[in-house]
Amino acid sequence: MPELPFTLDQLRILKAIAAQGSFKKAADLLYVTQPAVSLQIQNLEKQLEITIFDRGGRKALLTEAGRLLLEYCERILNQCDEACKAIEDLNSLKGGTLIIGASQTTGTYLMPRMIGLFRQKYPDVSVQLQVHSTRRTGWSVANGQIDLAIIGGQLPGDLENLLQVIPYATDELALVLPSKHPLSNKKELLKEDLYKLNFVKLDSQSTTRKVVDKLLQDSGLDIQRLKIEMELNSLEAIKNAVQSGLGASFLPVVSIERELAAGTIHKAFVADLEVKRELKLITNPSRYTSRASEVFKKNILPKFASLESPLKQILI
Amino acid sequence: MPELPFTLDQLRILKAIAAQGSFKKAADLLYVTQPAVSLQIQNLEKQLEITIFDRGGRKALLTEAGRLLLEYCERILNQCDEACKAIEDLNSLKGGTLIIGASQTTGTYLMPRMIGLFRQKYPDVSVQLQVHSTRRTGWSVANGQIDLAIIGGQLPGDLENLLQVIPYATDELALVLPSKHPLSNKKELLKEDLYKLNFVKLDSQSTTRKVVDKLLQDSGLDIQRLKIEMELNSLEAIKNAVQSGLGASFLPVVSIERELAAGTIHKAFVADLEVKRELKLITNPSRYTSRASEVFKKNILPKFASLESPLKQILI
DNA sequence: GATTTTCCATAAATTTAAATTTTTCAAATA
DNA sequence: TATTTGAAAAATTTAAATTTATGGAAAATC
Repeated sequence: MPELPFTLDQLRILKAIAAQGSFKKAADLLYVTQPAVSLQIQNLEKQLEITIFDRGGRKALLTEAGRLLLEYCERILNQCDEACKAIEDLNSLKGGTLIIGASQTTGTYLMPRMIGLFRQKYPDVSVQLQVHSTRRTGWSVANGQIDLAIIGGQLPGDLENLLQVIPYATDELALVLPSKHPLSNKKELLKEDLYKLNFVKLDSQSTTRKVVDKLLQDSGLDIQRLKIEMELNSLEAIKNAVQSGLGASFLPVVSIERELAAGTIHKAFVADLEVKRELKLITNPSRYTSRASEVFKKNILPKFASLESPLKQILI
Repeated sequence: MPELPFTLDQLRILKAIAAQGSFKKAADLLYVTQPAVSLQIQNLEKQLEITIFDRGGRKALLTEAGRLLLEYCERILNQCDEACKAIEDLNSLKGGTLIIGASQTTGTYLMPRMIGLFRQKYPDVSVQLQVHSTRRTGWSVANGQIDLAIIGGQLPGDLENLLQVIPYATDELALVLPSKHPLSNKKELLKEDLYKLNFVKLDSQSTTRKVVDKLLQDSGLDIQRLKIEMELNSLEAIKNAVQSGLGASFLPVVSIERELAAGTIHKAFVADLEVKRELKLITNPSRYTSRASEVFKKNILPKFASLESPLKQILI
């Protein structure tokens, strides 16, 4: 290795001698013997081809070159200390960044609460939430742009094997009606009743839309027969549409808690129909796991996980 | 020794890997084997309790902690490079300060030429010339305030032993007369002629004055009988006085070269009288000798030294 | 889809460097 | 002159870094 003309240890010794004015005292300060100090300074002087100390008298005095070197020495050692501090902060979660991925629903209704909890405990870690499609989120986790993510859709096959996928929670999609809708009075609807409704649906690109369609189809419904009033690309827009009496929709229950409480929207029960999807936690096992990511997974996620999730099991 | 969490070598390796994106390439760049690089990074990661590189894929990618460390790393290594440059400059005389001491005569007529020559070769070394009495110059050399000095007088006994005193040159003090003076026509004066002259002398504090008086006395003259027209404390003032016809004087030949050439002053020869003093180079052997001082002593001083000087001998 | 190549990790052995102990030397103090 | 203090020198021990050799996993090539 093309050698550097000095080592950090030598600089530390130099600084100590300059401060103490004596090789012996510097040695005591650094818990080494005096010859060790002498040797290192000699090496330093040989390497740089300068004389650093005037050892004539009782005190070791810096030469001009020594003073020059000491200036740099102190700057370098300060930078080293700073670097150590920064790393320590990162280790103790007093810094750093956590990047979380999520789908529209989770990102809008679940993540804010989780992130809030996390930030309460670790206010110095900055958290980024990236809301993307399942597909894109999957790839971002794969190449390390996202530390961890919660998705509701199906990953492409190749990613499925690459990533660690842990069942996390069950997201129930409820049939919601305008509160003034005639069918809102019935305790329980039949599947056939769905054909009478006008639906406000998510746009067909959406993962949630695909999941809902698939689940309805699996339960024996003919989704072609369902009347579509309009397609919107935002859950909030759909909620507003439903509240305005424009139609019905299947929405994640987590997204309508407030509206249910306020009575501005009606949640209907349909006999023999459960529209549920599994939310999954995905991480990249072949990548470095940041301290912040670790903590989030171990301490925050389990609090919102369903009982069946492996994350929950760990805690018990 | 209370250990530092990293070494400069480790930082250099870190930087190389980050730049090359590969352990192997970094190893090649640094002319070491790949395991050496791997082990050093592992040590670094262990020490700091962080993961620095994501070794998963084809390329070694920095983690967040790695990026943080790299920032400091580059700053630290830059400072190191700068320090090296500064030291090199000092070594190659592209910086630093040389402090030279001299007596009035040498400082006025000899040093400017020497310093000029030195500065021509080493324009980046700043040179200070301090003109003081022999006594004060001696002490300044002793305690390191002056790197080297040329003196014409006698050092106090204790300094004589402390310092290195090297015969340097012979300073001839010539009897000078106004060019219109009647005695200017004589080829050679006799000692008795001196009693007929009016002298313009240096003030009695001056080392040169003391030396001249002593030399005259040693050669058998009664200095009490010499008529003193006036006493001045500047050689230039005396030269002007002589040129104006106010009197004669003993002046260092180096100080009257220009006037002799212009014919405005006359240099007289006195039979059986040589007024010469030894100029001596003094240095402090127990102190650090700066590179600039070394070069001045070896390359510049000999060019103006008398043939008998040890400085001259070295060159032959 | 099997093979080759690339890249990093690991283990053992060698080499190199650095620290310590003991001793010596020089200068300053008493 | 004797004594103390601080630095250098030499020899031994200890530690650390490098190399050589080997193995395994992921890409790239055929």
